Amino acid sequence: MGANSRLTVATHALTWLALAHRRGQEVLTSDQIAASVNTNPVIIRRSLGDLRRAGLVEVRHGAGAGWRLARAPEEITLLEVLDAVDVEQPFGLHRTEPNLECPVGRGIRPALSKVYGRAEQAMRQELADTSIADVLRETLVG
Amino acid sequence: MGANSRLTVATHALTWLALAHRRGQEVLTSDQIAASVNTNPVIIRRSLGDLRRAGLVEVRHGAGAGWRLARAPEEITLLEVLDAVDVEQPFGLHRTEPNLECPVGRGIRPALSKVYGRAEQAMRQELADTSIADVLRETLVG
DNA sequence: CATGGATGTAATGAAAGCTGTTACAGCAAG
DNA sequence: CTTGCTGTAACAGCTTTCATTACATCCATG
Repeated sequence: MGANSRLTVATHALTWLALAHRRGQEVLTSDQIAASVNTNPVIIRRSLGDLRRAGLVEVRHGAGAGWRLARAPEEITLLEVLDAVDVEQPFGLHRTEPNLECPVGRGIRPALSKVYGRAEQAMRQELADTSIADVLRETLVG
Repeated sequence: MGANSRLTVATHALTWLALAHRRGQEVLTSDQIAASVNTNPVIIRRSLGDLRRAGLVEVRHGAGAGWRLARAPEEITLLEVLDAVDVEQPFGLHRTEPNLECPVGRGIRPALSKVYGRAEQAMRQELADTSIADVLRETLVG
């Protein structure tokens, strides 16, 4: 199926909310966001639901409903977004337990977990250093 | 489906080859490696085929056939293994093209590509700093 | 207080990828 | 030539992602 696009969809939504707010738009509906991302509004509502549970956006119900950022875009990092939308780790361990009678089969899973953990931590640090405001600036420049 | 286990399977095979060689085993067959990984020999042959095309292992055909490392385990990094087995990038961009009439839709893909590129590069650097010899040492300690 | 427009969420289906398995052709040492 | 292993294709089962439909719920507004 390929890598999933959840981080992309969520970041796109947040970036669009940040720009709309700057332009004086109080809130955006899932329909309006879906029109920019070019997907179904339900996909957007699911993504924003994750972000709401993580405290990154707020929702208003009833007439005049819609979404807005819960914080300034400078204070939302892509790492928070990643954790909110629950993207799987890039490297999977063995699908079935390796042969524990082999010294390699016995010890390799903890060994690989350490390496994978370091690699993922390095990746997370880069995302922690990037905010929605950074993405918006780069988006408008390009 | 979850993250795939190709890097794990390939690294396991290489680590087992490194240990076997240290013990005086000239080569290992895909059956022997499959017994340690606990999977089907075809999976191992597919993985080792990728590693062979990348120049990390050598294969011997005919009677007494089998596989061995093409280099010292200290000189095979997990980054080379990753590139050999073609693991997908962790973050996918939009599945369908975003709305180009929206300023965010127009500029966000290059912006995200930059961020994702930095994150992946940080991850790759960690893998580049880890060799099969490192994995073997850590495997036997644990 | 009724209403209309939006959210929240379940259910379903299509498409794609990973792993495992079987089958069989090709190769080379003895 | 025989034997044992590699190299690959083909296929099935499982899982995940995304899209879509449907519908209950919520609440500012008139």
